[in-house]
Amino acid sequence: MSSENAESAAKARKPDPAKGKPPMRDALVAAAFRLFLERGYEQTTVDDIVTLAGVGRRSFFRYFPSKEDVVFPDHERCLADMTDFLASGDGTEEPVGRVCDAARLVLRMYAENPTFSVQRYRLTKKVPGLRAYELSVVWRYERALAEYLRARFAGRRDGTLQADVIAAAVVAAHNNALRSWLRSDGQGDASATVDHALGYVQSAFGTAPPAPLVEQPEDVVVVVSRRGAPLWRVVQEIETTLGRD
Amino acid sequence: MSSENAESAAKARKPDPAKGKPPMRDALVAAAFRLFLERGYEQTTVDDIVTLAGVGRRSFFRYFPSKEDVVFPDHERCLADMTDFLASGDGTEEPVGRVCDAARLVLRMYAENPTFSVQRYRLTKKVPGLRAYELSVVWRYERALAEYLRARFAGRRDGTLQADVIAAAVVAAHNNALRSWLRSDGQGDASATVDHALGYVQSAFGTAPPAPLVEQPEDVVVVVSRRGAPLWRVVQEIETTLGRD
DNA sequence: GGACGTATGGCACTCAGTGCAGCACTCTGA
DNA sequence: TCAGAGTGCTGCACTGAGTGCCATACGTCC
Repeated sequence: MSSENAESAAKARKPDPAKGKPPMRDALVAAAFRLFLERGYEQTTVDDIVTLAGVGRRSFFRYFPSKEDVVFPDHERCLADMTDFLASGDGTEEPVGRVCDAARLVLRMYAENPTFSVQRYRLTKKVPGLRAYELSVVWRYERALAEYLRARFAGRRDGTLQADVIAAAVVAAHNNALRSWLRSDGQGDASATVDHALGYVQSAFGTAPPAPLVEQPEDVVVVVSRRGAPLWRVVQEIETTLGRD
Repeated sequence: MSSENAESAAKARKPDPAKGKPPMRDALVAAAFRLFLERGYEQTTVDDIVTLAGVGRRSFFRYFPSKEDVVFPDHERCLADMTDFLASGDGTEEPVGRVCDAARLVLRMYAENPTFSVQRYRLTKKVPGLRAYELSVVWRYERALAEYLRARFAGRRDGTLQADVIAAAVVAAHNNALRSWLRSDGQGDASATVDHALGYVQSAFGTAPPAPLVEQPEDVVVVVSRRGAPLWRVVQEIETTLGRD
């Protein structure tokens, strides 16, 4: 909502959301990353962090339920933004496009702080515990997308299956693009990379177009295939006929 | 490889793989699950487990690097089986079908011990820590599939993107089917459910044929569809026409 | 019997995470 | 100005996971 100063790293607001800002949370994130980068995650204890930040040990766990959480200080808010976004529609949007847009919210969060994101990427890549934690975060994003799609696909045959698969595909495409951008130290156009990746998913699963469809011409396509031919072959033929790919 | 007694729960062999069997590992798994089920995972300490199993505390961590590992005693072997399977091909197989077959290996492991799998499912569903751990296990499966596909798609444009997305889709479809089977207490045909789910992924991503096709009867199928109709709708129609499902 | 490798047990230690109590500050109302 | 309440921070003690080290027991080979 608010748009104050864009500091170096963290800027999520959790306690006291109405008034000003809790500098302590930011101080803890800053101290933690300083130590993580110069001596490694596992070689840094929570005591080291709070000593450097000049606060009490108990306060650390007031802001971050675990040591891992300090590495992902903004995901909680981003996840809330995503669920808000998905809930805000009127239910007539094209579902796959909608979840792709939701995924772009995550990219935007990463892109807001490129240097911080790249540092975190390098950290999570080499620390197994952080990788596992990141997985649980990604899983929550994926579940949010899947739940939205399940609701939209309600009544459809294999609706939950399609919802789960498409959500996973969207997340995988997003992460593929995101990681390639992070590997390049935040150079290049992150949005374009993600758009391209999500385009691949939409080409595979995209269903109805955003709005134009109502006024489609009633052209008729005839596909001829040998009975018993593998399904993929038939689909390929149809894709060609319909002009995809 | 070997097929001795199929005990109630665990039967993976890690230390001393050449000779007989380590009963201690099985005893620990059995004691752990007994306590997890009757008093909960978090309410059970490692000391409780080793006391019930009648072994030293240090031995627990010799067999299981963490408390979570005792809940997934057979995934390490299953993962090795999967990588072996993927590496055993001659590189001419249809890639998507190949990773689907690899995913079926995981299902087989679950289906070997339905009651154990259902118990574990209920446990992981309610314990956040175990869910996070399971995610990291699933992630390793997904990476194995993705790495295989990346190799097979080498040189293809967007090869790594397609590999990641397809791997994620296969895993999601597999898990969707697996979980629906687990929710039904292991009743029903797990293989058929998973086949159906994987069929959906193959219909979306499948590319080249396995081998048959050469000697198919020349019956002719005609599919008529409005141009602009969503792909999934067309596929659904074809599935019905071809007599699947 | 002695040397060796291996499986196990015991002990002490680090560190993450929690519950509790106390302290400091602020705001409010009389 | 002071009493009271609410809140944020700190220190302290405790549980429990996970590790390193060493001692012990068992079997094998020489």
